[in-house]
Amino acid sequence: MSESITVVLPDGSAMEVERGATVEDVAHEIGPGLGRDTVAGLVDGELVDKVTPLTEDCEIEIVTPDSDEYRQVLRHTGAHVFAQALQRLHPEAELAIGPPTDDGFYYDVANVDLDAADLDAIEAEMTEIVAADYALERVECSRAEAFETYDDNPYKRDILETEAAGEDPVSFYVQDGWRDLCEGPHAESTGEIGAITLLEQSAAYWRGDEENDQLTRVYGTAFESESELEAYLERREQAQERDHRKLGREMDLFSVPAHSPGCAHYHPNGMRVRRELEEYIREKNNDLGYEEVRTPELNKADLWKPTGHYEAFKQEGEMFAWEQDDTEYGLKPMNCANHAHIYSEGQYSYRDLPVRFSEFGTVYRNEQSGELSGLLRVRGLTQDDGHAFIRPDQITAEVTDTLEIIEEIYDLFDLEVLYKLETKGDDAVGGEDIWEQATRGLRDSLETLGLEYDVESGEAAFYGPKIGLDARDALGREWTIGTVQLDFNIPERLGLSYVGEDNRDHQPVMVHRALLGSFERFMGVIIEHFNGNFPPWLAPEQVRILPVSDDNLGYAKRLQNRELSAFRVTIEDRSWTVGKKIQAAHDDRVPYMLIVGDDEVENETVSVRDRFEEQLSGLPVEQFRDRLATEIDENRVEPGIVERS
RNA sequence: GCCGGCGUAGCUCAGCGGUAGAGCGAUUCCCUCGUAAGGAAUAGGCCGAGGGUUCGAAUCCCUCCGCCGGCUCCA
Repeated sequence: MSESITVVLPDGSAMEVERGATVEDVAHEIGPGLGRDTVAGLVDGELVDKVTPLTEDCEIEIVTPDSDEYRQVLRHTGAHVFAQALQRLHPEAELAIGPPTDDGFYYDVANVDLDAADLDAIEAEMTEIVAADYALERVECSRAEAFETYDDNPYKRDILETEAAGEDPVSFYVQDGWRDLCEGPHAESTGEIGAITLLEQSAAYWRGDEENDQLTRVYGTAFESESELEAYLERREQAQERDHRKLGREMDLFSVPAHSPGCAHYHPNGMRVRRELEEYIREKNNDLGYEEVRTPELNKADLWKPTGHYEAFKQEGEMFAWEQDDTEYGLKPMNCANHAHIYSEGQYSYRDLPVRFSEFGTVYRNEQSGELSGLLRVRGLTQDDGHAFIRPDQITAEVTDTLEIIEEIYDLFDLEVLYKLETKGDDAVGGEDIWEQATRGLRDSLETLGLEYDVESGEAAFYGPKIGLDARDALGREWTIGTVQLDFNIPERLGLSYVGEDNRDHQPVMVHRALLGSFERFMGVIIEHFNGNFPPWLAPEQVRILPVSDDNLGYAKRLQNRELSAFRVTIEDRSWTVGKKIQAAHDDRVPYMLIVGDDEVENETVSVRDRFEEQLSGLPVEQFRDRLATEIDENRVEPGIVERS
């Protein structure tokens, strides 16, 4: 039955081809050059082998070697190369699942213990498999046969029952007589991989669920050439250069000593940055109508029982709590219970709402030891927290105003953030209708502001849905910083109320929000974001004066104490050459260096050099002072007194 | 918490059974210098902690603590 089907190309044009034609046939039809370059296809968005026959009308895109899709194909093949090498050396190992990722691939395996030496041996074996250039062939077999093959392998059987549910026959890929259940697509042969390496290993749970078996996950990556792999490894190393832990030490910002794991010590430099952030956020909180409060870290555990936090935090071991004098005490893991208590002590009319409390609230959470990471994940943290108690009719306005300020803040820091809407999870308290109303409230505001967001089902806190803002660190990992959450449950559980127009009690809605999230995590993020090059308004040291000789020290001191006394100014008084002084200031990422010698002393000027190596000689001191004041006042991100050439 | 890796001078690291080393930094002295490293000298270590093996342990083994990557979890 020879009939034709319609395929639509990425440019929108349509093509008639014979039913059963392959992706490669279509490519040849478009042009012989493209035909030769074809390595795979995207059919209706799904990556497939180039020999896949097209059986019905579809949209098609030809995948060529210079595309991201091709790398995915190569890496998927890389995962098979690893699996084959593993089973050559450890025949008892069972394969679970091995997909490509953004940067490479991993394979989860069971029934085998691997250490670094094992991985080295496996990697050597992988190199041989690539060198042998085995062809990869797709073969099909019946479901029954597949189940038989994986008689002892519960993971592959699980895949047959889920991903491959109902498929008959199912596909395998075979190389050198070794085979693996797989949908494909793959490279034509193992030799297509130009460079392959294993990166690290970890434990991982089957299907990502802690309740399931723990598997050994081995990560690796593959590239089309050795030089591409080298470039990738080089990029990774460079990313580590801006690691906030490294910069924090080099710039003497903070430390996390062994005696207080997960609790940062702010050094004077780091504290200056933090104080600037605090002042900035105080202003924003003021703009939003918040009143600052202060509540204790130490509370009786009873405080968190009515809110549900006790159950949520204590049972999980996440709360630091202990018995003392027959009473259970705890360190607060969040501030909302205390803020709700302040609210409950007042009496409010509908005209008083919103009532808003903010606090730089220090909280403690017993995060699992393996999760701690510099400033990005800690046990003791200070949130720029705030809770607004509002009427239901104020939800959209309140959330929208907050999001607007949040946008302004992230814009100021030149930070790219991803908005996530997190919805009701398994641990949720409260009724379905309440959750729906709250979720709609958040969604409405996001849409009113035209913000793009992802929905993450089931990720919300137990008391209400949440908008989270994720920023990326130097290694590309995502960390939630700012957040806005709507809560109908705590007001209900605590019986919070206000008097309505009808002179009867009504229940307020609670908004939980943090603009930066926590000072710890936010600082970690911006240290990496700026690579330590803080905007002048945040820089721990804004100006460093470099006297050309000791004779110029007096002038330097006068500048520091008089003309520039409004700024954070230090003097480099070590008896070094000017070149070395410049290098040191540069390493310390000081926005402005002022080089002062006899010429400057005589003319009451400064010679300005900024961290971009730009210079401006003979600038009158008052002009430098005024321009710097403006830059700081306007929270500019980059030093701009010296024009960049 | 789990899997793997790692803890040696302030930092980066070498040493891997025979009494602890380098570079940078620090300190002191000399030099007083004009836009990315001037010179000399000195100090600095319970080799993460505890236990074991050994004539002898930084080095081998065990336990604990901490750190790194990942999993899970989260601001």
